[in-house]
This record gives sequence, C-alpha cells and structure tokens, in this order.
Amino acid sequence: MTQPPIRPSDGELAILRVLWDRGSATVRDVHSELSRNRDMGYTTVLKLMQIMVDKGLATRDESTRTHVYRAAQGEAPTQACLLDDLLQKAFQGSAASLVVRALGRGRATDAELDEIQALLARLKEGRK
Amino acid sequence: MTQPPIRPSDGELAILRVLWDRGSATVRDVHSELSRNRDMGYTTVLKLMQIMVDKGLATRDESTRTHVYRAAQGEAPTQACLLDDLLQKAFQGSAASLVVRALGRGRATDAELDEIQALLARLKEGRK
DNA sequence: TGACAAATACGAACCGGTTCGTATTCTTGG
DNA sequence: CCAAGAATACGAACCGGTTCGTATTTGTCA
Repeated sequence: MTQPPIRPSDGELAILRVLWDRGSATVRDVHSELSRNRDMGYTTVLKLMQIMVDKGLATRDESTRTHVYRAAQGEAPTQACLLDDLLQKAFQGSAASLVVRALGRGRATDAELDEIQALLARLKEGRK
Repeated sequence: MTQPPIRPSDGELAILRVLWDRGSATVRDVHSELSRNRDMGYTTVLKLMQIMVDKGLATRDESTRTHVYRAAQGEAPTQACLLDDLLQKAFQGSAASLVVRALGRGRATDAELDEIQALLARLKEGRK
C-alpha cells in the first residue's frame, strides 16, 4: 500500500531539507530559511509547498490559520530514490562504479572512510 | 583552462551513453540504439544532438554528408559532475552518507563490495 | 539527368518546474 | 469596530528540455 517514494524536484528538495531538519514548519519558516541562501519571494515558496501537498510530498495541518507542513516521506527513502534514478541514468545500474566515483576524489574524511569500511564489513557478514 | 564539465539533461545523457560506448556515432546510429528502449522520432534525436553541439556537450565532424558525433567530455568527469550535484542537493555534501545510502540496500554484488573494499584500502594507504 | 531517399535545419508546440503579482480571507491591536 | 498586516489561493508568465512536423539540401542510382 505504501507507494514508492516520489522523486522531488530541486526546489522541492530544498524545502524538504528544511522540513526534515525542523520536523515541521510554516511557509514563513521555510521562506526565511531559504532566503539565507537564495533570494526568492514568499508566494513562490507558498506555491511550491501547496504543490508538494498535492503531489503527496508533504502534508499540512490546516487546523490553525497558519498551516503547518511536514515532509510526507523520510529523508532516507527520498535519497535512495534519487540515487537509484542517477544510478540508472548515469551509471547503468552499477552501484559499485557510482561509489567508486563518489570516493574517487578526496571528498570523504578519514572518519568517513572508516565508517564506510565498517558498513562494508557488516554487509559482507550479512551475506554469508 | 579546461572548463568544468557541463551537466547534461536526461535526454542528453542517454545520447552520451551511446557516444561513450561507440566512441563516435551518427544521428541514425544513436536513434536506432535509443529506439530499442523508448520510442522517439528521428528528428527529436537530431535536434537534441544539435543542441548538444551548441552547448559543448558533443562535437561533430561535418566533413562528410552524414555528420559524425563524439562526446565532448568523458564519462568519468560527467558522472563526477552529476554526483557532485546530487551530493550538494540531497546529501548536504556528505559523500559518506551518499555511499552508505547507495550500499544500504542490496544493490551491489559480492564482487563489487570487494572492489570497493580494495579501493578503500588504497585510499587510506594514500592518506598516511 | 532526374526522381527518390537520406540527411540536416528550423520553428512551433508542449510540459513540468518555477516565479511572482494580485486577490481574498483572516486576525489583531488601537 | 476597523484598518493594517499576515496568511492563503489562484492565475499567468517564463524557462529549459523535449518532441515533432515540415522544409531544404544533398547524394545516388536507374
């Protein structure tokens, strides 16, 4: 019954970021947060968020005058969805080559490498 | 002097896939290849490829009647570019969480896990 | 050579995402 | 109570990407 996660657009993702971080937020919250970086109108954010509710990317509580929004799907499944999409389109489905590419240039810290190594160990253990 | 790789759209990426695989190809080549999967008109592919030349995503040899196209940038830098984009937009720049997500659900084979482990070992060695 | 096939060029339409102006509704402080 | 401010609703425009129809050019072979 749980439909697969919907793949959000860039603008939607920026809004989801705020919703994920805060748990819930009003349009004003999201707008002022997003205004830190880029410059966009209040109604632009409002419209986006309304559309997101229509699409099922967000839910909102309309019981008070100022609606309160929440992300409809978690960060993890959304990331997985976006990653899968890129995997198919640019890596021919090969997760390994994607990972290799991601680690290829010094983007990860030593601690992160350790973390990934631990994950690998766990994965291999689970396979046996 | 070498400008950063241009981020291709989905349609462009599908065409690049063919160009990367074949080295070079005509519009007809690409069209017949792409027609295996989805159904699109010949002139659609032509237009796309013309635009790609304009954008600098592809080059073409016009010395013969049927133009011969080549990818202007390699597969690896393009993948890196797309990955970086997703990294910023959906993972807040954390390569580790991206990798964790990618490996999280059983997408990689045992051999692939081995490959990644080897890469990690090499990376850590290089860091010392 | 002349007609047909193949190739390119180009413009128009469409679509989803984005942006914003304006209208409307609601709340509240003076 | 009512004016000002805050919030939502809605429609229109725009933009990049995509799709395709049609026109034009070019090569070929009968």
